[in-house]
Amino acid sequence: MPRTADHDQRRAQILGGLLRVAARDGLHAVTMRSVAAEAGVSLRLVQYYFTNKALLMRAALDRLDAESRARWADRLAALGPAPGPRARVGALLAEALPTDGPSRLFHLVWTSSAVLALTDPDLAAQAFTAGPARLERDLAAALTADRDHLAPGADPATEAARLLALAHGLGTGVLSGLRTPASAREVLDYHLDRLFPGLPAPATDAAPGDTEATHGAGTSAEAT
Amino acid sequence: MPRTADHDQRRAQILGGLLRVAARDGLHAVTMRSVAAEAGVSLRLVQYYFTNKALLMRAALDRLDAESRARWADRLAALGPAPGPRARVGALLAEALPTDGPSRLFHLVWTSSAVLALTDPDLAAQAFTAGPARLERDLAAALTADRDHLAPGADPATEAARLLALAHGLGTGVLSGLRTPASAREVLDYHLDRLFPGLPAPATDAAPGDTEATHGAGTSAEAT
DNA sequence: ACCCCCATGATACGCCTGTACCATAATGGT
DNA sequence: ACCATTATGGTACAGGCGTATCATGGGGGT
Repeated sequence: MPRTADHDQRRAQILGGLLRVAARDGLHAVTMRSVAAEAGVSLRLVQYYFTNKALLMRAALDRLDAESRARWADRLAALGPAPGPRARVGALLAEALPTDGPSRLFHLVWTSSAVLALTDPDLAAQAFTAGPARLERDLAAALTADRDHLAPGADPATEAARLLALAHGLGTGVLSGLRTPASAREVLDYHLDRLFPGLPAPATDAAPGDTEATHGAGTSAEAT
Repeated sequence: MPRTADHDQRRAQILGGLLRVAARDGLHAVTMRSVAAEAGVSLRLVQYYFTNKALLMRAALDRLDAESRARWADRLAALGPAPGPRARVGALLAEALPTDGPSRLFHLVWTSSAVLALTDPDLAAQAFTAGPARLERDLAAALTADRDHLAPGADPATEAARLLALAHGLGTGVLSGLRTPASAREVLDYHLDRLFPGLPAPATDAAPGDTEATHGAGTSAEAT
């Protein structure tokens, strides 16, 4: 095989361009040409490495999903061994808030795609509803396991639904600039205070990089 | 003036076409030509009555906003004189749930536009954040007035934020088919039960037309 | 009865989109 | 050393988009 290039690196470079365009100009501005220009490659290369636009978008969403899962795992690992129920639930939901650059990018692109999927049938094949549904089931199971720490009369399944709806609502509030990441976290802690009475909020729980919500936030871009 | 046509009716007809296209195929499928075809008029007429696409979209959003406010006012009026605090808050938030056809249409188009406005600067001039911000302030004020009915230790401002975030999260859950309108209403009632302890849910509060969530719901279409 | 102007039709223009096609340097296996 | 194959560039094509332009029928004010 002659002149063999690093396909993974090339693909990452192109996807980085895509995400930068999406973050800056919105998902509708993501075209083959704009991605190529932003990534510093020719249009032909985007075709070569991703065949067509649908596959390109799918790869981008897959990458975002993987990054998000990784951040979530990091957050859980950072809790140390045997974290309390509230800390675990808090870590889970903190990832649902677009607090820093990469997270904001993820939520922007993901939300845009989910909205498109509402009417686009083949995009809907993506896990836009399966993912959240599974998350809600898992959360309900976790709450059921910890039910003796919950407020009296609380129903784990409904509490799981309430938590996820709240987190999502807060997330879009932050995304639209209606709410700062800090205030969203406050509301979330307020909610957890009432869900887990007697369990205080962990001390320095806040992640770094909480800034005033601004448009056109930082890009994550590089490397897989 | 020769051959004078009813501009208002023509504009309503065209906007009806736009909303039908948006509901069926998504906001990205709304073009001058598709709207004209759906409304049964020529492309030129859409130009004639709305000048350009930006103004057309603005008119559509204005109409949706007006319709939504009207439904909200109806819901409040249907409560009869001197409604309890919980009934009033419930009526306010019920409108945030896409339960029937027109409401679903509104939320679909509104959410799509709001997501576009995240990166499109001149669309952002629309009241996508001003509206919700005012709503939250009003709700906070109402809760402050009714603070003696609230759960002990509740903070009205935070409760207002929590309510709206929850309602929005539930709304998008319904929109995406993740949740049925009925289950969203249940979660909302569950929340209100805890916010207003001792105040029961009003009897036949449910609006007509609660159906299983499906894609491509009914259109509202006609009349201003 | 005239005529101006509102309301509408048809069509053209330039741009951007995704995709397809043709060419060609460079290089690893033989 | 050759040659087939990978990786890349350039460009063409058909279609859809928003917008602009030209044409014209038909009914009210005078």
